[in-house]
Amino acid sequence: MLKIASWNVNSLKIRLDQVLTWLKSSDVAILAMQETKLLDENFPREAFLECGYHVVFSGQKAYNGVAIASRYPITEIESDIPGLDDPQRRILAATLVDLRLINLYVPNGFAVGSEKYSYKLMWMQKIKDYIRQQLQLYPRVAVVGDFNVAPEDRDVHDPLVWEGSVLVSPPEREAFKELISLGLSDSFRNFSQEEKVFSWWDYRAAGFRRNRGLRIDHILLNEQLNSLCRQSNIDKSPRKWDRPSDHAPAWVELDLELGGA
DNA sequence: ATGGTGGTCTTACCA
Repeated sequence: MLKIASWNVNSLKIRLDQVLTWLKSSDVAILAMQETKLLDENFPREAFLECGYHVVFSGQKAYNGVAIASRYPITEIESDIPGLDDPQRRILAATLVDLRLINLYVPNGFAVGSEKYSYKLMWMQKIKDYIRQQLQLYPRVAVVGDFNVAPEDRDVHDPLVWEGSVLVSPPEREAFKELISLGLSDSFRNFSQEEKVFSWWDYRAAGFRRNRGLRIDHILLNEQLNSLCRQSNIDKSPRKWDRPSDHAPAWVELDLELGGA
């Protein structure tokens, strides 16, 4: 079994110990991280290596930043895509043996109608072209990350409160659906799930304690990987720790051995 | 109770 996870860590500098602790306890072979908020020269490469993980990263000062930790060798690393000349470090694609992993930190969008919202929608269109191309190039593709979109009302603690807001607005949901339409599945929905399972809770107003969350972190699998997916869920336990990220890790278990027969 | 918190080399911005 191969376990893959995605976690918006909201500063790897602050969260490094939590990430390593979680990796040791979770048996995750491949972890995609978002919001590392680190320059590449400051990335804690040695700490991951000491835990048995290769690591690649694309970071910037203060904001954004993505990384992949993997027990398998990492090749074919891409952090920029055609048609998107963007200084914001939000994309990191890599090959783990014979699995193509695309790690995304989709823009938040701030508020419907804002400049950042337009940027988000434009960004999602560009990534769609890239994913279409990657699905043609690679037989096994996983697209994971913080999508900053709750796909359906059941992914929202109170759909009425959130109606029309950024993260749930119809154009964002449509853009998400278009990614799915390329030939991906939202692995979480492969399985019957408990109600009100979320991946992000606002730090403010005791959002986590009251389970006022959204499911905005996703693991999308192409057909071949989806047919091998045996479990998909969100581990909310790290959200209970002291000084947590505002996101919890999403994970999948695949009936697959990389490089195996 | 009509706002809250948390991260980043700030005096504001981002989420």
